[in-house]
Amino acid sequence: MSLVPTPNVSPLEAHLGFWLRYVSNQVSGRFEQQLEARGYTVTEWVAMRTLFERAHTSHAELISALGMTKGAASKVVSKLEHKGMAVRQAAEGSAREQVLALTAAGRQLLPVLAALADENDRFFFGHLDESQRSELMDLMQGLVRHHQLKVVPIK
Amino acid sequence: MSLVPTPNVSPLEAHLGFWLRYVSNQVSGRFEQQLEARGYTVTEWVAMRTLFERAHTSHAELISALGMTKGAASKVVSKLEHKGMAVRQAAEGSAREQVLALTAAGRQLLPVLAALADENDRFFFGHLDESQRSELMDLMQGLVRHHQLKVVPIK
DNA sequence: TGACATTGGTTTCCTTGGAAACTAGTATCT
DNA sequence: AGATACTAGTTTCCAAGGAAACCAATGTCA
Repeated sequence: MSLVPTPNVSPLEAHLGFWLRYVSNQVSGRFEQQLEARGYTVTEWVAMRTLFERAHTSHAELISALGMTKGAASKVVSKLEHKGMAVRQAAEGSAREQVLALTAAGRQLLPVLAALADENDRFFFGHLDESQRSELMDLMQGLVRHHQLKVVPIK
Repeated sequence: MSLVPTPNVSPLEAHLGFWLRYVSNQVSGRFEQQLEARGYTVTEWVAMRTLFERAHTSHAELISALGMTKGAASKVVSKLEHKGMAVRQAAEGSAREQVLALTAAGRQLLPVLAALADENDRFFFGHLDESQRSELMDLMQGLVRHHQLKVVPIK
């Protein structure tokens, strides 16, 4: 009789991380499609939403809001600039720091995209009752707090 | 008095999708790092875990388990093949369908990676009590069921 | 059986994002 | 002030994955 230990390998679905990732991918995926129809990406949306919040945002602020490297963030800004939705301005008092802002067109587009975001959330979570929704919200925010994950609160 | 309607744009953090994505990214991100230290990616892990489950897996099964396009899946298999962890075999009775399987090395490595997955889940969710964990699990699985998202149950 | 459609799998091309090299302002230290 | 270190932002290079073109092998229908 062989005693080779067959290590018991738990199934993928045993992990909360698996489910979280799966559902999150679906939710983001659908939103991505909605945005794509308008010619934008999720990253661009987050960037625009960030710039919208505050009139003048520093590159550093944008980086942390996006949770991306500065290189990637720089490229996103260039994209938005090309699309005429954002501009880089020289920050006053410094020749290298910049200040980012939405253009008029950007400010106009933003609510349209925001509506898509709202719709997407309703689509996925609208059937839950209020207590379930806040339960989920609390769990997520609790995880962030517990692990000291830095969500950059937009406001 | 201007009556230009300032559409009220809800903050990013008002969306459950936002939180889900954020937390999920952190969880997967950490796992990704753990795997990276061993030279593997999350995708490769899922692929190997899938092949591990059943001795002979078809390419089609792998595709749906990975939730990727056939092109991408094909590349993953090539990667694993190069690393000596998996092999493509001609399916019997067909000259074009293939059957995929882990090599002995692959079967040996798998439990090691599985332990990383377990550890990562414990790291993120271990502090929750059992009821919270199953609450979260139920919510996620409920969403999958409600929206008919097709999770490919591995077993 | 021969023509054509379908299907399994691979390859090519393109976009996104990270890592790291790079460039040019700004601080600091003497 | 000049040398040196640091810092903001850009660019380059690379890996991963989707879309679609592509290549065989198999089915189907006349």
